Amino acid sequence: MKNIAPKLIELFKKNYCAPQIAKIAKKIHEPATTIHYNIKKLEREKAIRTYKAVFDYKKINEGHCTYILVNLIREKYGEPEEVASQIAKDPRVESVDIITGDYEMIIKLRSKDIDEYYAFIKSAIKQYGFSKSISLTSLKQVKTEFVEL
Amino acid sequence: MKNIAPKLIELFKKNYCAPQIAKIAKKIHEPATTIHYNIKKLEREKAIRTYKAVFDYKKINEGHCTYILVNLIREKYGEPEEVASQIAKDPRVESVDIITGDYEMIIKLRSKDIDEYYAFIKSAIKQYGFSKSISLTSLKQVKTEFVEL
DNA sequence: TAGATAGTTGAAGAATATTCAAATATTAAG
DNA sequence: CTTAATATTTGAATATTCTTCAACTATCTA
Repeated sequence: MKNIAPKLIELFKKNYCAPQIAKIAKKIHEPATTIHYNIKKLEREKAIRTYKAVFDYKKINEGHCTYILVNLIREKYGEPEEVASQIAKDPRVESVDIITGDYEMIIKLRSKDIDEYYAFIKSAIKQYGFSKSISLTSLKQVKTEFVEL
Repeated sequence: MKNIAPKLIELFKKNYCAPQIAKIAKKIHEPATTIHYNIKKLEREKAIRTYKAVFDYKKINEGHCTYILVNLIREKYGEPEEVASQIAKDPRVESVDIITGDYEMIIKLRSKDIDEYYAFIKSAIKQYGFSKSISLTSLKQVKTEFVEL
């Protein structure tokens, strides 16, 4: 057995999908060529960034979901934006934003379980100098990535 | 002019995309039929929920992004889960989670600007009985929906 | 108003997904 | 361990879909 699924999941998280012109044409009753033209325009203007899959994260071993509000120790670890870019590289991180208010950054993390979450936090404190940080664990995901669950 | 773009954006937010088997085949050096079989399996198991587009939200008039932490007045407006489902129906809402901690719910809202955000909050307070609520406005989106920006 | 540019469209061709049947591998039961 | 049942892999053939193209129409600009 080749166990291709993990590779597919990794690829589909960001990429390797495409619009279904024929289905859209049927749906909105316009010629496929017109739809094609308009999609290509949105892509050219970079209004569309990519096409990707949305998962049932429980079923791909990312059932634990946490929002982490972070304060950074500025001095030693560089600018928040730089830290944020580094954290964004972690494939389990769904989103990172620099924000207003008492915290500097909000991270949405998808981990297998609470242990993997804890490992992430511990490592981030060490590597990036998280100081005060609050974790909001999702008890129920009602909507994600614009998709209702 | 037909102005098809808004319709496309609406459809692509949740749907109307598909995997690119040929590209994946080239990438991971496996026969297209094998990949096809494995994708269908993931779909059957509902590990894959849908295929969709990710946008440059500034370019589709949703440049303002806010995380809203919410407390609900329980008595009059029903259970948090029910309120969350209602809020999830709003197309500008990217995500809704019921969470642990001092707040009951976290909403990620994408609005045109701060005015539209304010209109959302006002309406939600009235309709759903938001009480204490904190808004964290995104100053810089570093990663969204697993896509680095 | 005229010329340039952008958007729409059907027909044709190119590329891709899907089905099928056969071969192989894995699992479960005795 | 052996066998039967089930799951997975694969190439060839087919069905669908995307993409290109050229003509046409609408919109914008000077």
